Amino acid sequence: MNLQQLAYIIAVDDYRHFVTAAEKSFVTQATLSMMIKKLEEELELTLFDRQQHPVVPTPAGKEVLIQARRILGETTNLFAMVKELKGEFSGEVRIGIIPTLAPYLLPLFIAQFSKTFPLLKIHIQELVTAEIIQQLHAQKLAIGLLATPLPPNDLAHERLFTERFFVYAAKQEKFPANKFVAPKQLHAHQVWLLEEGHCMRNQVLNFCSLKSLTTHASQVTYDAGSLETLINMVDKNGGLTILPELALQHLTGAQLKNIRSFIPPTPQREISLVYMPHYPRRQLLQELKKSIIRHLPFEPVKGRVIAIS
Amino acid sequence: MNLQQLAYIIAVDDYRHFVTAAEKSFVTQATLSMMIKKLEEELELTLFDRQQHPVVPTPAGKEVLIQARRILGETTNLFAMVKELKGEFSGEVRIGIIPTLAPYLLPLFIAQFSKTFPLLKIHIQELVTAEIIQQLHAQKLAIGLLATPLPPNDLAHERLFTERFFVYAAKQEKFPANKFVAPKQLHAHQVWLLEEGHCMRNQVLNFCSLKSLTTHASQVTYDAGSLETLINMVDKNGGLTILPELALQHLTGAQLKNIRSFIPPTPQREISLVYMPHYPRRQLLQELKKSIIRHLPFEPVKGRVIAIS
DNA sequence: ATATTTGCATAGACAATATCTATAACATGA
DNA sequence: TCATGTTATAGATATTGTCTATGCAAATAT
Repeated sequence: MNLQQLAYIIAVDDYRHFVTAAEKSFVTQATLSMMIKKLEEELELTLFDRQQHPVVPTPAGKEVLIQARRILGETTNLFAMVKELKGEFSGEVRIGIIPTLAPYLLPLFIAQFSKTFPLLKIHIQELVTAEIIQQLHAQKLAIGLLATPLPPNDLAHERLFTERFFVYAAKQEKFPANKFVAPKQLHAHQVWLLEEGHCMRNQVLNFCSLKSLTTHASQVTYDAGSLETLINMVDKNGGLTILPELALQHLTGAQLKNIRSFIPPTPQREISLVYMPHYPRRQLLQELKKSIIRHLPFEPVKGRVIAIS
Repeated sequence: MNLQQLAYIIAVDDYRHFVTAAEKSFVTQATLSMMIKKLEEELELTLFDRQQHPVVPTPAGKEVLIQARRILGETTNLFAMVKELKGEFSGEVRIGIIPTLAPYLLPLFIAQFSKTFPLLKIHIQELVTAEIIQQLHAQKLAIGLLATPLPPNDLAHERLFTERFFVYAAKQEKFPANKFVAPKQLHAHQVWLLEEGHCMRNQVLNFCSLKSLTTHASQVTYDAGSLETLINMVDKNGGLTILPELALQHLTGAQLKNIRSFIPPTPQREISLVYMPHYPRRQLLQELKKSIIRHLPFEPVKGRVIAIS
């Protein structure tokens, strides 16, 4: 068995067609057929049912393919790691980031970062925390950017920064501009929230002790998909919402007048970079970390973080 | 790069000597040297410092070796998996088992199990829960046998059985033979416990609400390394201890008279088989599971399990 | 200081194997 | 039955892995 043979069966699995798979592997169909046959002989196992059209992996073949992809994935990691050890950042990296962070954090560093590493193909995906964790385990993502602490798990993480939360309240809610807001004050107002699944929703519910919104001032509950939607809701319909520090950059001058600080201890969230413990591209992780921290509009203070529900 | 080259550098890393490594790889020193040189050229990276004696991996080489071992480990898994898909169980499997389970569970099935799979080299290690989890992650163990539920983690697990806990009390502690014991009664007695690190210690402390033993009847605290020691302590010095169901098999007729049941709901522990989610030798896991359950001296009732501290 | 030993590298021959071209075999549908 | 699409096979060729023999450098012994 060799790595090339594994690559061939994966190509056949991908294209379900020997001729196409051979083309994509830059060899003739004869070569690909022979090599696969050879592998099948070595394993004493038929990997593909060639009677069917398009060809399909046998049940045993499916299992072998899963493991084959795993092995080749690790070799890809090896090559990427080696290049990084020599200061050359190339290949592909898949990053997951939570939606309450993505629109504010990514623009800060991503252009510069990708310019610094022109050979690196960066694939970014906006996902909620649970999805990021799942994809990291499935090796479909290499890196996650999300709020910590997470419930105990076996992922490795590096703290990047903590950002404070702020109140964004419509004028009619009458929060004096020079006064700090206490989380408990919010009970009396319409608080617009993100939909379920966003970790920030739970964080806000938690530190505001807002268990059930409808029992309070809210006549309407609307679960928004993004913070931008929340801001618009406040602007057009009154009430208030909570924004993380990084979101403030994008507010207009008029909108900034709606921002109020919490009274200390200021609620805040910790943002970390997470990855599978064995992920070998350590240099890349460090470069990403450095780049993010360098481009923050505030100090990446490692403050105390409030508990998460 | 190919798998053979990875095997060669691992051999050199293991023996720190090209000639020995070549012998162990069943090739000449020339072949091994050339192949390693070739790999180094492909990676454009020196993997070993040949000036030093014995040879040592370069810092970059160390990283490569870690990943190389990972890749070859996954190929070993592939071959093992393939054999199992064909009903042939061979190769090696490393199993970790907690000390409060090992002496009672292993004898029940291990002889029969290894006879059923004569080509399988079974390596069993007695470790506490935390060590098993760590070794599973490091891929140094493939399978763990321990008490669940575990704190949330990313390991896969299959429940095997639940076993009840019993009180083993010296005659002078005066527990009537026909009466059930309430966990709270134990406060008034000397309870002998396992040393820290054993999950059963915490389970017992938990369901007996024994926070601090010394504040109660205990003049002596002695943290034992095994249940056998605890039994001996009770026999020689009085007091009592807690035993899991499987431990009862090894008691003498006289000792069995010291056993008392708890009043329902009977404290019990759940025993599971845990492994890394991607572990490909699923057949082996199933065979092990079947074998263990088949040889239990009681029904593997999937009862409710009490909370663990 | 010189010889000897130890340890890895290199050259050239040879063997194994991966790949190619050409063609056969097989199934499917017209 | 023939044409077409798809995979398998045969034989030639290129590539790669391995061997034997030897070189070279450093450490050790005489």
